[in-house]
Amino acid sequence: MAFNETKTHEITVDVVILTLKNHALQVLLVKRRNEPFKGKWASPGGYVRLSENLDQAALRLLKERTNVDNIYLEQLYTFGNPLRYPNARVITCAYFALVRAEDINIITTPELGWHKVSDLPPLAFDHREIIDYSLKRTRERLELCPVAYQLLNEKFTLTEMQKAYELIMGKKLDKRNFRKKALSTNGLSELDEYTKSSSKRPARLYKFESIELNSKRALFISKAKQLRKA
Amino acid sequence: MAFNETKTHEITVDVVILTLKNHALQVLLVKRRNEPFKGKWASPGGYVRLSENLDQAALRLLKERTNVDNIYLEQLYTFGNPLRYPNARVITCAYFALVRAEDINIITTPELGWHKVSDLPPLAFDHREIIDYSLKRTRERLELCPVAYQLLNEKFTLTEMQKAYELIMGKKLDKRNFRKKALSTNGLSELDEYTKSSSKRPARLYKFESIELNSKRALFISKAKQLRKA
DNA sequence: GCAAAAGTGTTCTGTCTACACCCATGT
DNA sequence: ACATGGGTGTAGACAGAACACTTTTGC
Repeated sequence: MAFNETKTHEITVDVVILTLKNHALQVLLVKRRNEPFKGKWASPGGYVRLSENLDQAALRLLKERTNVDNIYLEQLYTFGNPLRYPNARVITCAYFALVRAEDINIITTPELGWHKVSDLPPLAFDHREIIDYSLKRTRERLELCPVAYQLLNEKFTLTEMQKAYELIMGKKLDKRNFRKKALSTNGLSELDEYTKSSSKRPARLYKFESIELNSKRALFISKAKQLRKA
Repeated sequence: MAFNETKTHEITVDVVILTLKNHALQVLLVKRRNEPFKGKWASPGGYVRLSENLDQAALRLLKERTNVDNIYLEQLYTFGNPLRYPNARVITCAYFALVRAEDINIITTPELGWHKVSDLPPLAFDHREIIDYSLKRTRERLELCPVAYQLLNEKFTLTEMQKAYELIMGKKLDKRNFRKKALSTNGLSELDEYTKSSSKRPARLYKFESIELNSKRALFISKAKQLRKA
């Protein structure tokens, strides 16, 4: 517990930012300008300010990068392998965020851009592990509650929602079973609006009622499960 | 990202150590000898050494306090509210551990002892919140897999196991349903031994096969769920 | 023989899965 | 009229919940 055991520890926050774009699950990466890992891609991260808590730091980093707030943000895990950061002892508290493509307002450059999670470039530090774990956690969340709505536009069709689930879960789902379950989900409301533009039969639009976000817990549960507990 | 934004951050690891003792779920607490919160109780904690990762730090702290290893240990959450530690910026990575009463070899003193989680003394820092969250997580784990065996002696009766579940979940369980589910659990094996001492009908003893512990994931799933996925 | 805990099955209900056809629109 | 995606129901399998009596032992 001597002070010199700790004085070179540093703590950062890294945020894995996921979105759906071009029919793929994508993650926002920054190309590092400095050593270590200069030229490699990394999830946005930064130091925690003295005045802010970890959630606030993650929100700030997210907002700096995407100009988005009010999104799903959850603390993922804290990574502290002594070898993860060369020549320094940097512990990072990783978060992951689900953002709507339509809410994001950034200019992608050769140094900042979206990458399909299925086809990631070489990554700095242990960011590959962190992103993989984010995906795993996202899948777990999705099995419990419809966080996918955080990735969808405000108004969406059930087919869009199903496509989002399929992309994240990495498997095809049965249309009738999916719709049955989706319609029984608390918070989902049916609109009297339909898609117009396509050259096909119009699809009904739905939206989610705004729900309080709580990064430490699942968002909500389906009607069925609520009833079972009552 | 200026250095002076970070140089006073410190990071600690705190371990919530849970066990079953005297028919209650209990947590190991240390009475603080120094300010801040001198005289208040706290979960064991300490600094992370430069050479160790966070899991190793938590294991070391656990071993120092209880002389136990090979237990269930899981990273819980990282708490970083700037106000959690007076006059300093200390971020703590909290772990929780489930230990067997019979494995623990410590001398309790007025400054180190077990406290029923249902009747906690005033706690230092945000340790109340951390302990409450440990309980919540333990319950979630218990719904998925029989981690409770980590709290039981090596050989145990199904009634003992049920009592452990009831204490942790905070509700009575149906005996027949519990036993049916328990017996279908992978890893549980029936012994040809029975309790002797009591003045009642002897009860069959069971044990769990040793299973690899993995702090980042649930331990195992029931046969039923495995089959469903096959 | 009785007190006390051990042990044991069945029924019901609700959820999950598998599966195939008609509908509304634009061209 | 046809191509395209939107939309719908039912039957079987399985898991979880409710529920009461018999058995074995020590005293």
